[in-house]
Amino acid sequence: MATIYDVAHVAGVSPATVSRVFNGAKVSAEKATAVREAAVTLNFTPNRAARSLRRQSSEVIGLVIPDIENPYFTEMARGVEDVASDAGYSVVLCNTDAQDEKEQAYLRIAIAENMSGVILAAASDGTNLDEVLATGRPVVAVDRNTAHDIDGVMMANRDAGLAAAEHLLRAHARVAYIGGPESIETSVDRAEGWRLAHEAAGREAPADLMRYSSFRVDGGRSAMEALLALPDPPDAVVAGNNLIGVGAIQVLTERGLTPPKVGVAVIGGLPFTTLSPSAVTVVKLPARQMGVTAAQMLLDRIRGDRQPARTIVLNSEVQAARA
Amino acid sequence: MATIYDVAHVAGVSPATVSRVFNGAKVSAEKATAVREAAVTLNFTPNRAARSLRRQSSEVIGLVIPDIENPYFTEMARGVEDVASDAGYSVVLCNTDAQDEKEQAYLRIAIAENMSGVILAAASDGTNLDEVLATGRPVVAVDRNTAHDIDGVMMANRDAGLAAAEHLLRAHARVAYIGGPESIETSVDRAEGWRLAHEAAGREAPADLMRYSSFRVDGGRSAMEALLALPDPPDAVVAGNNLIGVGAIQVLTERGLTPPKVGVAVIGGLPFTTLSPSAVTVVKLPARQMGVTAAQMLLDRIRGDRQPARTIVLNSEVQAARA
DNA sequence: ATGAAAGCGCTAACAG
DNA sequence: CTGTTAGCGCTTTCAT
Repeated sequence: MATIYDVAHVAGVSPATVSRVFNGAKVSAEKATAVREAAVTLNFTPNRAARSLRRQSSEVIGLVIPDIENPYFTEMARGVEDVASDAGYSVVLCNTDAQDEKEQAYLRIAIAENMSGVILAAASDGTNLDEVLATGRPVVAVDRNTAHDIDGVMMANRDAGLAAAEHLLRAHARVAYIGGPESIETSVDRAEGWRLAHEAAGREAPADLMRYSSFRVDGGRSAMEALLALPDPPDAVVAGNNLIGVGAIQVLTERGLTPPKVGVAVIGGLPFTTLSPSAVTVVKLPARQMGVTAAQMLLDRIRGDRQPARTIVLNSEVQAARA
Repeated sequence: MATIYDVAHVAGVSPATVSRVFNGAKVSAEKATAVREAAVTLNFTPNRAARSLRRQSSEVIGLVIPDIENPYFTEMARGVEDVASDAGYSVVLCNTDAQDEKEQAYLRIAIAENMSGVILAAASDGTNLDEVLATGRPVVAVDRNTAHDIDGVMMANRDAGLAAAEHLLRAHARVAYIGGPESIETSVDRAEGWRLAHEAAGREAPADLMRYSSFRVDGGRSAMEALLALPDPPDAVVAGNNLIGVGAIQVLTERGLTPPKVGVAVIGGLPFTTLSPSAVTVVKLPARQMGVTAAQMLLDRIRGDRQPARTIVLNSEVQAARA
């Protein structure tokens, strides 16, 4: 690749001037044109490694998520990317598989690559951000809180759990809840909503119908199977996220209990569903919006915003099954 | 962050020795330990920008795909990532939205960031790789061919189309085909399989039932709607990819024509399906395997493999609906 | 407004 | 085996 020196030579100016042209500093019109022409002929692109080394930062932001195969996170990623690329930043997507070590490794890479900042959906509540934060890089938490005092964009998880359960309680006697891992606050908050809905209805939340599993399809499947094997099985279920919903519905369908025969409410959009929209209650989470908001907050910080850390909470929207 | 000089100072050696320790060159045992200890105390991570600038390459590979929200590509991405991270490489995921300009921009970034190589699912048949290839970086094409003489991993698209149509032709009179954009070879090849299946069955492929749309859910929806509006509508349909399948099935379900009332065969796994597995024929494409293979080929090239370009074709596997 | 020169942190000759 | 040294390509004072 051509360097800034080649361009300078062809344009008959100094390397510094070339740099100025590419960074919007004051340069006389003629020289600027000469430089631009030379750049085009030589097919010049500034070397980012060199720029990043010199400036101690790069126009790259890291997006660290636990499951790249979950449409909830890819939708969020699109939101991040749209905002970031408008601002001239590229996004590096890192998949941690919900493993703390992988997450730690990517966080180190973010530092070593001089990334400008990180948007993080933490693998667990124990995520340690000390190293990144010590370098002064901003980090925005999305979807899941961390133990650090940083900006965040969260869903109204308790409300979502409450809304989901509330809808089912209108027509069902025994409403179960299947959540993700108990180690993730999101799971617990949504369960709390489910419990509160029972309370609000003057009923008691059936403790035997509450299960923590994983935020994946197989988690939903096994929990649903266990629930159906109960002596007194549920006649409705709140799925703690989109994939759990898919797993639960799969099991129900296989047993001829296709919703709405058994009531189902899913927290999070059902990805690529082929179900009739009237069969299942969906508590939609604005995933894309979460990404957009997080990216904006991060860019603000990168640009020097020093206000105290904020947490923004996004509300969900209920699309009820026709009872 | 600590630099190699800080570590050298603390360990009482030269910077070069520190570098050697971190790059596996021969260093005496004592000095090596001293360096490692110093590195730990100082919390040292090598600066990748500097390393990359010096070495003119980085342990990063670019993965450029047209639609990050399509599970087919995320599954492939997982395959790439697993292989790459085992080899100490990180993967930068770039989403082109099937737009040529975005693709071009990311390809330039790959050069500017000194990435070691690129795995590319091209946005269109017109993708221009001249610049990247001129820098000597290896590029492996996945899923979609390019006009360049490079390694590739493809699906057996014609066979997949043929298998899908063949299954439907056993029990159906009018079998439609909905593909992606005609500008993508994949679409055309799968359509050709659909045509050949008719031929093999001694029937004529119904030209009025063949549609090109987009590889997205809405593409499947609108094509399916158009097909159903025909005076003589199909009684079965081959969906050219997973998302088209979802869209088509959605439309059928909404009209009470839930499969297998109308026969459906989908090329590519149905993502997160809640349908009974017996209702739809699925021609499974080994997406993860494609990613694994592509990553291995790319790493071979990065390590200096100079053999002529190869194309590997992966076969699909049919999971028939119970007729 | 422009150029000369220093240096970001690392690696790879080259000596020793 | 180890240290010294010269850049990789860019940005940024500091002079002019």
